[in-house]
Amino acid sequence: MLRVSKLTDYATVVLTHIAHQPEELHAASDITYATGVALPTVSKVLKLLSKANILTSQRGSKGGYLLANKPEEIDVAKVITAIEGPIAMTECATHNGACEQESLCEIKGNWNMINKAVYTALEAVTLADMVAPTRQQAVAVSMPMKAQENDLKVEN
Amino acid sequence: MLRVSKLTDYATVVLTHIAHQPEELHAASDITYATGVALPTVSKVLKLLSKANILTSQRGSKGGYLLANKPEEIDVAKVITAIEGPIAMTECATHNGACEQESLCEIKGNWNMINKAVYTALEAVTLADMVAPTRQQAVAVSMPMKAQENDLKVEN
DNA sequence: AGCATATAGGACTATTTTAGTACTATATAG
DNA sequence: CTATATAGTACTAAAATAGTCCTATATGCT
Repeated sequence: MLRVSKLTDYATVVLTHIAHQPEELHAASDITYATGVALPTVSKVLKLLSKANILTSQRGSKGGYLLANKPEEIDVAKVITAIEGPIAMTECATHNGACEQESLCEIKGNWNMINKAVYTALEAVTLADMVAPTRQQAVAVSMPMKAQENDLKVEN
Repeated sequence: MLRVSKLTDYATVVLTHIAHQPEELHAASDITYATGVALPTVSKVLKLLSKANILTSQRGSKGGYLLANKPEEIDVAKVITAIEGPIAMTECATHNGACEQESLCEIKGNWNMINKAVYTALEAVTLADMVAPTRQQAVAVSMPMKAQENDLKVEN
């Protein structure tokens, strides 16, 4: 099925929220309120993202999280890697020699190739694309928090 | 980590083997012998592939499996779909209304876009690509993979 | 016709992954 | 000094996956 974990999905939700106000510090509790994702889960995601240097953190009272880079510089491949570890479609692509069929297997190189193609596709999409698909993030930034709910109508 | 299941990996191994002699009928036991993958597993893979019309089957004595189409017409996206079901990176991309955050979620459309990009990448690689130039490719691409092992080992 | 062989289909179980929670430690503002 | 918020780690429950096994059915051969 080639899916991404729910945590990664939450990560994009959280990042999208933060990207709306890149200048402000966002506490985990604020994000919970705004996104509807449970606090412990949001917290976990935030920690992983800051560990991967996608977010920077400010501890203590009045602390919170902030984007470490501009939205245009944060791509989906990076986010997935932060939450799930290195992107690789098969076992053998990550650990060399981990596969006992290796000597009989002639397609390892092909998986690497496929892998690369997928990675390239994921690298091409950045947080900036996700915030404002119509390229208007400069406007979106100054918008009040409430507005984001009406921002983008997702159709079924 | 964005991986494909082992079964899918086996499927490519099996298909690659069959594609070497596209004119001949291949019994599950022959494939087991040639690939080193356990018989019940091979059998399961073959059934899934024939159900998805990637292989055609001949039952009874002297029976076996055969490619339903030319190797150039069988792409990786099709194979993954046959084994794992429809390719979709997130839950919400497959079942509409399955996500209770849907009203708050503004990125569903973006996942669809990412999804499409990945699918296109997977469609571009066919079985014919996997059969032909394997040996030199495996060597060529294994170099950059080595580098990945360093930033790896994030406990998942 | 009857037997041997091979796929079809389904059910089942152990293992692994993932999701989500809880708890303790540490940093900082006021 | 205290309230608040992140950092880190460990744990448990649930879900997905891998692999196996069993029974039914189709086909070729004697």
